[in-house]
Amino acid sequence: MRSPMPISLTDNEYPATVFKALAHPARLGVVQMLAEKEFCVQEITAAIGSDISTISRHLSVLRQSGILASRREGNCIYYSLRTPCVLSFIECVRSLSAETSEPDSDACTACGKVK
Amino acid sequence: MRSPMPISLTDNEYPATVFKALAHPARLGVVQMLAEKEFCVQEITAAIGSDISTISRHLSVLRQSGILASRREGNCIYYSLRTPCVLSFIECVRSLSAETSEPDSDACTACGKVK
DNA sequence: ACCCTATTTGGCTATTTTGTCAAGTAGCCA
DNA sequence: TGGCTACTTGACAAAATAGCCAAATAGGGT
Repeated sequence: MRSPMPISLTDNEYPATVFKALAHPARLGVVQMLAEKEFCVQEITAAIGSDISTISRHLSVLRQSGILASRREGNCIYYSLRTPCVLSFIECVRSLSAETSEPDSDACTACGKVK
Repeated sequence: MRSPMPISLTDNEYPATVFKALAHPARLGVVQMLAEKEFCVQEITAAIGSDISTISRHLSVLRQSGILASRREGNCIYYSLRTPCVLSFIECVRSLSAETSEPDSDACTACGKVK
């Protein structure tokens, strides 16, 4: 039985890293927050509500995957969304939750362009 | 310093699960493969190239997150993409890789609708 | 220089994820 | 029934991730 098509795992290496960065409720919360405007670590920590060192690490994961950018202004470091297009597929994923139970439903309410 | 906006982590619980399911090169390969048509475990195993039990577990993760559906036909179990819309944001993520190095570039070539 | 505030990082433990082998289950056919 | 193929699951070890405290770094103001 031969392989029906060649699948390159190395080509999926970076995309997997991006998905991994988004695969945490707190980190999704950060991205959701930064959709509005840039925020500094303290503000993000206050909104998410955990240890500042934990938030700092989450931000580091998101920055290293290329999702966030950071900018220093005096004492504070402001994080911002580097690639706003991630918002569209986060919305897409969020809209899936309602329809998880039905089999074979392809109605993703957020992205109508793909069947 | 008060929270700028309320962030619900529980609302992000399921989306994070979906992202987690996609956060592995082999599982992305599976989804990529199933974009074309349904395949059984053997065929997927041959294409990805690892232990069949490993593939079975990957498929289980994808099924439990709601991304894949499975169907039995005789001895074989065919897996298929339950929500084809995931393809659009996988394409979106894949297009990010090229532009990771530039700061603040919002040119996601796959999804032109979101700035 | 000193102190203060903001953020990152080292060190640690607990938890989760990954992959493999072996054993188990499920349907088909003789 | 027995044997065969297809797939899943239990059990285990290795690796990665998460979260916390404490220490370190960096910039601003005095």
